[in-house]
Amino acid sequence: MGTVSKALSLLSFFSRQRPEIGLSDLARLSGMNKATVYRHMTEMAAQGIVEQTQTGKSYRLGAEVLRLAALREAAVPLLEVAREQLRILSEAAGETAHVSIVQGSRLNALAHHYSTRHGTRVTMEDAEVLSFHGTASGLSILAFSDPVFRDTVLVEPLAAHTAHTETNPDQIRARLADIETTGFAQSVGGFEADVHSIATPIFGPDARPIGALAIAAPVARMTPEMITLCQTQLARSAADLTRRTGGFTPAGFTFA
Amino acid sequence: MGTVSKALSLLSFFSRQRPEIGLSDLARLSGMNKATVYRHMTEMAAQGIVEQTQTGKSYRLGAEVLRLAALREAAVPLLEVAREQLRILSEAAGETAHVSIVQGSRLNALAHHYSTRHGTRVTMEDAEVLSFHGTASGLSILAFSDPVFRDTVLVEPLAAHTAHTETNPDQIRARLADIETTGFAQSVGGFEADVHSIATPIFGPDARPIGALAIAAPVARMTPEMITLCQTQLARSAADLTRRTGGFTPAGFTFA
DNA sequence: TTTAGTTGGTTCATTATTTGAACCGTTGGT
DNA sequence: ACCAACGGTTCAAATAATGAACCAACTAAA
Repeated sequence: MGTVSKALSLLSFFSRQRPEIGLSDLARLSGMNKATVYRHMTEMAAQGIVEQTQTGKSYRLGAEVLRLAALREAAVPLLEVAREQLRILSEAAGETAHVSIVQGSRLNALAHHYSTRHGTRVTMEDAEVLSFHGTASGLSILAFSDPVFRDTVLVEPLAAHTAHTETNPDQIRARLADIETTGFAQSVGGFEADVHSIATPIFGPDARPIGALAIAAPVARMTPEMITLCQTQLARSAADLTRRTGGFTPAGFTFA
Repeated sequence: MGTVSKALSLLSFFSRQRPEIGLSDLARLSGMNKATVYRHMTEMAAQGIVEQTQTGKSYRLGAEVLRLAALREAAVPLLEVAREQLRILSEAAGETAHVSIVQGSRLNALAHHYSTRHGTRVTMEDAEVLSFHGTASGLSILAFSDPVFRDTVLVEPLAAHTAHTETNPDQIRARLADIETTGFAQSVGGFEADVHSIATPIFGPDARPIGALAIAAPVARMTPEMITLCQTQLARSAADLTRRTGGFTPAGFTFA
């Protein structure tokens, strides 16, 4: 491991629980010599990656990381990463995969990817407005959203997109606890007839859901084995997408 | 300059205009040996700070910086608070509001918020490099910076972004005293033609300017009443932002 | 007030790592 | 087929990193 890696690895000791770390603590945590840690931190401070609090002398992340993050976002929009996962998902499942994000109090489909495995497939329109109560994506997001947001969304009357749409808020709330523990939501014909969808949320920097990844298949093709496959793939993709866009999973939850 | 600084300084060559850089380009830009650059980038890539595009082999900023930025925000919620103020500012003024921060000897735009009041508006790009002498934000910061910093920035030749850019250091210095007493800087077409900006600095823990809040409008819409409104709003927002991020105004100065 | 144990920061001889010219193997244009 | 440029690799020589010991300042307890 080179010097640069060692220095940068010091950054990994900063966390939400420990946003500021003193020199001696950092030396202990990393197992490095105090003098070494001091020089590494001094150099990184000179580049703005870290900075020292003026009161104590402990270190914390610097403002330069904000500039770098803005640049990263400009270079790699969330969509690019999402599309990569959608391709993987649709090819693994042989079905349609799509990603949606929460914008205000609406859920918007953002991108999708089809599989060529079957002659029939679930079709999608990008930028389509989805409902929270009728889609697997929406439910997966609601399950991890704070109660206030749930209340603003689950107000009657809820639109009945199909004959199978659940429109009773209490019934819906009852399902959310289970979704929150497994991480997966399902919708069988709740938004479009004959479509069975499985979804899992993507989390933002504040560990709250910013969107969802989903796989949608005709009801007949969504067998128990298929459901298991979809969940495995979705968990992997959502974990990767969450991580690569700077997000965190909520405390006590990890993608299966 | 230590190895870590050299490696990290490579990051400064990434910009909005140049989000991806190849190995040879990076070596030329930095003046370092190609092998050295290669090893530095490889090490930073191992830490996720940079990554290689799968198609080409050029480098770009990695997802790890998003995590670091999220952590920085958790420790010092500058962006979160700033965005809130930007929303308030742009809605109050009906124009574009933006925030920039000083990093080393550069001024970087960090975030912005548009108003929907008018069909035309001043557009912004986050992570764009601004000039100190040509923008209201830059001038407001220079006015409160120490003379040494001013001297490093106000070295000729100063770029003429537009026909109205003031490029004479002495003329610029003459304006700073006034800006320091009022707390507001203005730029009429100094950076972008037809854009009138008003800015006021944000102060850090050491009572020195760390950035600036600004409102930018088309020249025709920046009436005297509008200027007064902007100044009132900017003062309130800058005071709030300074206070909530642990900063202090310099002795003898308070936001109007 | 003394003591003992912290803290962040510094020194310098020893040591290990970084460095760069030259070298691959590929690629893309002519 | 040629040439130039690319990303990546090598190895002796040069340079920078390292860590034990050492400050000075601070805190808490005796």
